[in-house]
Amino acid sequence: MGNLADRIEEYLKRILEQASEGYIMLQRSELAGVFSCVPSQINYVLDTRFTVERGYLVESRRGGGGYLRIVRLELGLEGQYQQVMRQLIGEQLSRDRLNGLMDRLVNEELVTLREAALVKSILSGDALSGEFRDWDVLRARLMKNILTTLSREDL
Amino acid sequence: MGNLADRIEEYLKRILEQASEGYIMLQRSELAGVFSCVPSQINYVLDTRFTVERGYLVESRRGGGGYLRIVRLELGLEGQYQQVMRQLIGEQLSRDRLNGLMDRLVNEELVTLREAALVKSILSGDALSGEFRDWDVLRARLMKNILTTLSREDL
DNA sequence: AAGTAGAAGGTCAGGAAAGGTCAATAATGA
DNA sequence: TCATTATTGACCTTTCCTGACCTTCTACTT
Repeated sequence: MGNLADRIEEYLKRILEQASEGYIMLQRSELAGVFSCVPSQINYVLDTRFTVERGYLVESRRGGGGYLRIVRLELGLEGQYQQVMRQLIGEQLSRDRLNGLMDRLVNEELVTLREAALVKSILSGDALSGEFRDWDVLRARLMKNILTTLSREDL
Repeated sequence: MGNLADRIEEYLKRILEQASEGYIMLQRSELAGVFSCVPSQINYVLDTRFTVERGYLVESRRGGGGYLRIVRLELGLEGQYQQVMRQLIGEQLSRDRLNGLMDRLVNEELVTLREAALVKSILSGDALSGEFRDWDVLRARLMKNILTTLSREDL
């Protein structure tokens, strides 16, 4: 519990809690400086503690003026719904099931009609048939991605 | 946003916003002077931020009395933007260009932030890299598909 | 008209300033 | 013990910034 990774995790979660906009931005080397550790230790913490499964999204930019940006995902009621959805999807997702899921999300008013149409047009479009190895698997992976995006607190 | 390039970008966009003609004219060396940097830094900003995908056109003239002219490209409001977009997309569409295009659509208020995030998460997602033969070609096709969906009157 | 000096902007390579990755080692705990 | 988790450091990629050198244009001189 007293270990570095846990302390950094706690620190980040505390300031993330207070962030009204649902995200925080900071610099890796600076944070490493605060905890007197190597910068890659920050990556370790992000990789192990701030995963999508745990309700976080991490974006970054390199180069001069680079940054880390940690986004909170909704963990409330809707968030739990997302979790259920993820399990529903499983490893494969057929076209029909995708359409069903999107319709359901529209009914639940979690996505708009337009958003649903967008997703359907991409994931059920036949502009791609035959291009892939394993379209159902891919569709499932993309759908999880979509759900994650929809639950971002910064949008 | 502490870096120079971002500040110059912001500055240019701000005065472009206020320009009644839809374009601004200025001198490279002068602008460099304002930001106390070398003139080529201006080119860097123009090359990376004021691209056609993002809705800008840069013209210039050398020699005595030379200038830079940045033009804001308008997307015809009444669904005419479809043609322009299709042209811009072409046969292949890189991740960066996609992001530029989506940002522009958001700016023009043709799509919402959430919709843009959705599209980006699907089409730039790295969950897929390496799965396909020719991801850039596919991305272009999908993007055109999306445009069609967006122009549907029933949404 | 031709030539030329000076005043723009353009290009490109290299260095600096971020963050990313990976493998080796250390610490922890069942 | 020994398997998992944590920590470090060496090396990589991306983005930004600068400076040296190049090209184009105008104006002036002869």
